[in-house]
Amino acid sequence: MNKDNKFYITTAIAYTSRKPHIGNAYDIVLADMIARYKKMQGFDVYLMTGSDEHGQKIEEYANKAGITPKEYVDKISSEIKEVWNSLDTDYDKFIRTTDDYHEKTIQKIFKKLYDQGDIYKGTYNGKYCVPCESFFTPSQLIDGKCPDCGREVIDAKEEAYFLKLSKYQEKLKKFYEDNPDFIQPVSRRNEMINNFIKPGLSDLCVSRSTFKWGIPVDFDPEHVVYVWIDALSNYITGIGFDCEDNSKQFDKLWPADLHVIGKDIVRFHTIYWPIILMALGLPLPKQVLGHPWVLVGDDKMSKSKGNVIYADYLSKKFSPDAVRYYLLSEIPFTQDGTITYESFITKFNSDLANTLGNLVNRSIAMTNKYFSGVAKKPNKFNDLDNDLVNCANESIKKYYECMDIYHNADACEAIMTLAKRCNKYIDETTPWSLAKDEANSDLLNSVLYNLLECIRIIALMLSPIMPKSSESILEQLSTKEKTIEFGIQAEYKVGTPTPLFARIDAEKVLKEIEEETKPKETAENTVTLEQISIEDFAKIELKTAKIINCEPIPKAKKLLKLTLNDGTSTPRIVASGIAKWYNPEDLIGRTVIVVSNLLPAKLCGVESNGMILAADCGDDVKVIFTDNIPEGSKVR
RNA sequence: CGCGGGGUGGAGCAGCUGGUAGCUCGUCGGGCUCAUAACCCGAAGGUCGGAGGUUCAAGUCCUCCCCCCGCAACCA
Repeated sequence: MNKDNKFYITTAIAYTSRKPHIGNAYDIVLADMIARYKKMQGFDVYLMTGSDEHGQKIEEYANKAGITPKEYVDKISSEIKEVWNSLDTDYDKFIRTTDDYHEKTIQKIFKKLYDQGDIYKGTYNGKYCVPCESFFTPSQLIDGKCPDCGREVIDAKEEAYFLKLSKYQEKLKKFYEDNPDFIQPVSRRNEMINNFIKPGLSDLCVSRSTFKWGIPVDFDPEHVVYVWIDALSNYITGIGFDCEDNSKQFDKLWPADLHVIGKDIVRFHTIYWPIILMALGLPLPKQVLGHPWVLVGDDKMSKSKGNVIYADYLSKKFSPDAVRYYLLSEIPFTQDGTITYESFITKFNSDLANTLGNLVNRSIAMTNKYFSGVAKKPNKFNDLDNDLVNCANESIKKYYECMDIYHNADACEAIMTLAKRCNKYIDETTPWSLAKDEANSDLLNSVLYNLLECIRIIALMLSPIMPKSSESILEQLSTKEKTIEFGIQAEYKVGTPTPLFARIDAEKVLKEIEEETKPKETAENTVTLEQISIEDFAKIELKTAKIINCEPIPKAKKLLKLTLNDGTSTPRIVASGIAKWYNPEDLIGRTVIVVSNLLPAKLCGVESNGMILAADCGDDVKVIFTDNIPEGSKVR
């Protein structure tokens, strides 16, 4: 096998804390598109994806659900696969970090790095909060106290293993200089250099002993390998890296040609990962593509906001190709993109149904109607024809230019431009009037041929983006010709046209979506908290208090500083995150309910003693006012 | 002065090294009838966040300011 011809591409492995939403799925769709494109160009492509299944969070989720971590990740991991499959992604390998070969190799890697001195045992000089059983770095502390509970933390030393990043810093710098294209988009490269490399790298803690759900360090079983080495190394363990006896596949595929990841983990892939590889004596990946996020409206998707959109739902509701097309055509290269059900439907109708689907349908229908499905390559081209052919050529050129640098949205636009040009061409040539006179038969034939040839090109260009639809178009054209060039096909004998994308009745479908997605969401939300006893509740002291003063806190965006009279002689200061919804002056003089036995916490320099009750109403927050009740009354 | 990303016709975005402001959707008017009430043409609509500056010429370069969004920090 010719090694120069291989293309090894990976996605980030998805974290198995919860079912992936459409933003998580963007990763695999993008990678799958690139893989298909490279295949089309004759590369020997290997696409790997997978799931990242260790860590404290998963341990916690599993506990909450009352199952073992393994059971938990088995479930989520299979959900991930289902979502990936629902999008017609064609990956060669799905690695799980709980796979035994992976775990074994990770242990070997860890040992090797330890033996050669790149990993050393040190003490993690952190701040420790005893009740929370958590370590924090100084920067995580809030005014020197635990960020979770606000209590005092103690200096604590935890034994941990560290990876010597500093040792490789200069080498990494040099690598960046020699490989300016290593990080895409380049703006993120500057970010890495300025924020992390220039200030100097401090050694990375690569083990934990505070939780168990991870790969044990075999020579020191108190410790588990922390996420960096475990998760990142999947890119090599998955193809047979073994430290001493690597597989043929590994020798062929490594180094990776492209890691497709989200912008949030660029740092891990462009600093920690290269250093791990350097320490292992392996060549570095050729390129890392850090794509932006998919937002719902202006918001990051989150379950608590109830704005999550799932890829498999959309896929089933519409089609895998429609979802792929939306993601690949609508999400910009550097900036975050957005998706809503409305925008999805609009895009679907205008691009897929109206422009593309209808073009294919009308062209094939006419060929059948006028020439029983046959169109031959003409030998004469008039000005209108040449215009169309020029547009096709330009579109192809633009397409390659864009696809080569992963500007898939621009590539989609180039394709749609040609489709629109074809629709215009139909209007210019009016085949239906040509058909009225036998004398125009040649002309009509050439019009139809030109259209079909353009449609064939469109279908081929679309194949990495919408594989199924592309296939369907080529089938309707009854062609097997795969060359993306105008005038290759000698003759068409088309089949019967079947609509590719049925127009969506937006109003009706949006209503359906609302019904289908709403109830589920609320059902899930109601089971989140366990039941508590009356004793538990009795631990909470609630009383009414009058707001005697209220002012914004200078450094804080969300916080208001409230001074309360809770019936005692000392005013109570409470900080509350309601600045977005209330003006200070509107609150003064009103009475609210305060949780008065909360531990104090310092927020933005203000010591807050308690919290006031407010209701979350979607995006709105409403404070519970009890204006006619005297301050200091107990609430229960 | 915490770091970073943005502010371009109603909405969503392009506009790299400066030289008549583009695209998609939407709106209005017209055309066509092969097709999925689709398609084609035309029009309206922008002081390119604000103020200075450089220049023959600035959305595009420089300075200052305002606003929004992530991260960090605090939604106790």
